[in-house]
Amino acid sequence: MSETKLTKNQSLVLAVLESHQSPLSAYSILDQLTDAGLRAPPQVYRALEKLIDYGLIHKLESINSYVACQHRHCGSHQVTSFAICDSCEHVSEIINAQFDKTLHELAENAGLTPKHSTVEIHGLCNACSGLEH
Amino acid sequence: MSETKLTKNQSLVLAVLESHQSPLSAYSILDQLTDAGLRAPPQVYRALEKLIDYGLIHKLESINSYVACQHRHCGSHQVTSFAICDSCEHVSEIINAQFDKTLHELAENAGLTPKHSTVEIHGLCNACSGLEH
DNA sequence: AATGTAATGTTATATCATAACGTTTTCAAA
DNA sequence: TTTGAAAACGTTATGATATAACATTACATT
Repeated sequence: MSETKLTKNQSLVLAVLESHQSPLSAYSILDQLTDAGLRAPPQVYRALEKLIDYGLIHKLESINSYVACQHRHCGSHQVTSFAICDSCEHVSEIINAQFDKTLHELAENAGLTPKHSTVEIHGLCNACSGLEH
Repeated sequence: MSETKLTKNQSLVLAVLESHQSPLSAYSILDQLTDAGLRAPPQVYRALEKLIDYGLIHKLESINSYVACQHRHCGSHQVTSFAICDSCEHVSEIINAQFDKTLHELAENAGLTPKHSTVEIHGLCNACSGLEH
């Protein structure tokens, strides 16, 4: 899987996300692509959907924003977890096989066969913690 | 904390959530309270915000919906995790101290001091898994 | 060239959420 | 018991996020 060639809009959207450290909203991506000819939300949302399918980007559900995947070939079905700084918006993507296993067990214990998990930890990163006193 | 007496709108909103098994959107709650005299979204959103502060309800970020807390006095600052069936919308609330610890460690390892975490596991519950094949 | 499929462009609208402002209620301190 | 500050409320408007629906274009395969 996943030697898929990206379409023009998909490439444009991915390039915008890859050029930012922080998560972006769909409309903010759209704003940055008006010069490239994009005019309407569906053009961005369609690209985002495919890129998520391909595992190239992730949606942060708790802040309705999107980030480029920080790993090569993050499989689309893997559990991905995020550490999000509420001050500077820095996002770290966490991959941890043991944690995946734990999550899976938790689901099974709750009577659920897991398909996809959202794990988003909010707080303050070390840099921002240091700035407050 | 938390022997707070609820206001009229807070009580109305909580009653609607408690009378449902499944998560509800804010607008769906509003629809069910028109007879009680509620007219506008802020009336519901303001109540939801307070109820979340009090730990009486939770927001499911991945589906923009709200559920009554399944535990007595879920502290507002605790980690709460959810197992959500994508077929029947059944939601189980998971509380597990060891898992909280694991999440906390994960955050620390990522250089983040955690304040609040969103954990929402999607999949199929046992009942719905049995129906398909 | 004809055809079928995926991608695109476009308009409109659905859905989720909050700003802003004026009024009413609550309730403890004077 | 008054009264004044804070909280809750009602209301209008609007902002922010996301998708339905349909016409058009691009392009690989025949």
